[in-house]
Amino acid sequence: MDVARAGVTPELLVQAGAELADEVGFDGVTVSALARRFDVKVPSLYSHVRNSGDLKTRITVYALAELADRAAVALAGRAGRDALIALGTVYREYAREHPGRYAAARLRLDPQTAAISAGPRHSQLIRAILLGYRLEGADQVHAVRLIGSTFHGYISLELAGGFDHSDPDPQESWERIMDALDALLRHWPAPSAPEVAS
Amino acid sequence: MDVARAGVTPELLVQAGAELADEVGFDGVTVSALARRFDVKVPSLYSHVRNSGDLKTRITVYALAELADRAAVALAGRAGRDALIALGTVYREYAREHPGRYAAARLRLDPQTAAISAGPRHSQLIRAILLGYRLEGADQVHAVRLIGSTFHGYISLELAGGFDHSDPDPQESWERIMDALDALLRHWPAPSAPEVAS
DNA sequence: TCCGTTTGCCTAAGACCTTTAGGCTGTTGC
DNA sequence: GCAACAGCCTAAAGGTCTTAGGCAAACGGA
Repeated sequence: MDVARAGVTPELLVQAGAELADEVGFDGVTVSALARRFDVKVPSLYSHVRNSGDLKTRITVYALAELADRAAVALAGRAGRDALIALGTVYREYAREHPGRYAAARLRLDPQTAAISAGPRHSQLIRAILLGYRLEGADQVHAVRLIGSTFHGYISLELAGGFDHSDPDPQESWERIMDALDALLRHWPAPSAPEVAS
Repeated sequence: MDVARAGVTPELLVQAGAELADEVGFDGVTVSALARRFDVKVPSLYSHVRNSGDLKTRITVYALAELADRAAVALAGRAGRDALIALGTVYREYAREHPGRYAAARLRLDPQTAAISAGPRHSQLIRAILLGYRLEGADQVHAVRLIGSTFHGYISLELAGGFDHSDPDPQESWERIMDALDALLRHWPAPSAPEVAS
């Protein structure tokens, strides 16, 4: 019989898995669905990928890197408010364009994989923005976490339809929230109740 | 044979499903696992629940209501900064105490169910807080969305282990972020570039 | 009290998905 | 040329979801 090899590689699998995730959701990324897409029997994929979790992890790593790449490009040559808005917009548009990959990027990684992944690059980029606001030292980490939380929270709620049933356009809120974050970073408040000197 | 009836009801199922979610994650809440827990064959549960999605939806509704109840109690008698911190803390502690239910609360509901659920009560509570900051009208919705995003984003990242590999205690960042939000709400900025009058 | 109806649980069975074991066949390298 | 390997296959077992159809206990009216 004409047994032409399908030519599956882990890279192709991850690529196709990312596309599949955007179409049917990250939960819909299944070894079986991917085998169908490559017109190959299911067990064949186990030569390229350890198991289903391994596949998903790879997609997560892929999405994190792709997103970090886009963010780095968007930040080049920008500072302060421009940089803040550029970064947020990259995240938000990536999530709209690639909802499955964005969901994949939220998968919890084991510590080793997380350390090797593009995860650290993301916080690095946020730190770079904060330099433009003269935020350094201890305050910096808190601000990084605030920005990350607000970006992720807004995008996550918007994607989950959380704003579908209230009036104003999400775009308008997004812009106002960027304004608010910018104002906050320009006047970052000191701790309200300084720790007591013992 | 001693066919003692197990006495399953939808309410008991949802209750047990919520506990199961906290133990094994919301994704681990499965009709099969629940049947095991009630010592009943799997198909028996289909008399009480339409299908797996129905079960999960009910758990989501349950968690949303439970969380809204706690929030309402915490907000009683508080205003301004106190109220803001109280609400955030309720969310954060609920997520730590009941990670599965918190995850359930993020499930996307169909519009009808969402409207009937406690979802609107949550935004109502945030709006109540904003009254203490004199935030009304158009600004209010944006502030509601900011608070919701930041709370959810921070809790979600913390729960996902996003802060495990950077130094300062998440509690400290949380307090500083509450400070920052409070400061922001006290001095809510006007739009940066007002819309052009055409 | 008796009997029909409803209710709660059961077995059987089909459709998917995951994963392991083991086999066959081109391709590659010595 | 031939051995080893790579890439794909079939077979098979185990888990989950869901529907169909059956049986017996509980309930409710005459």
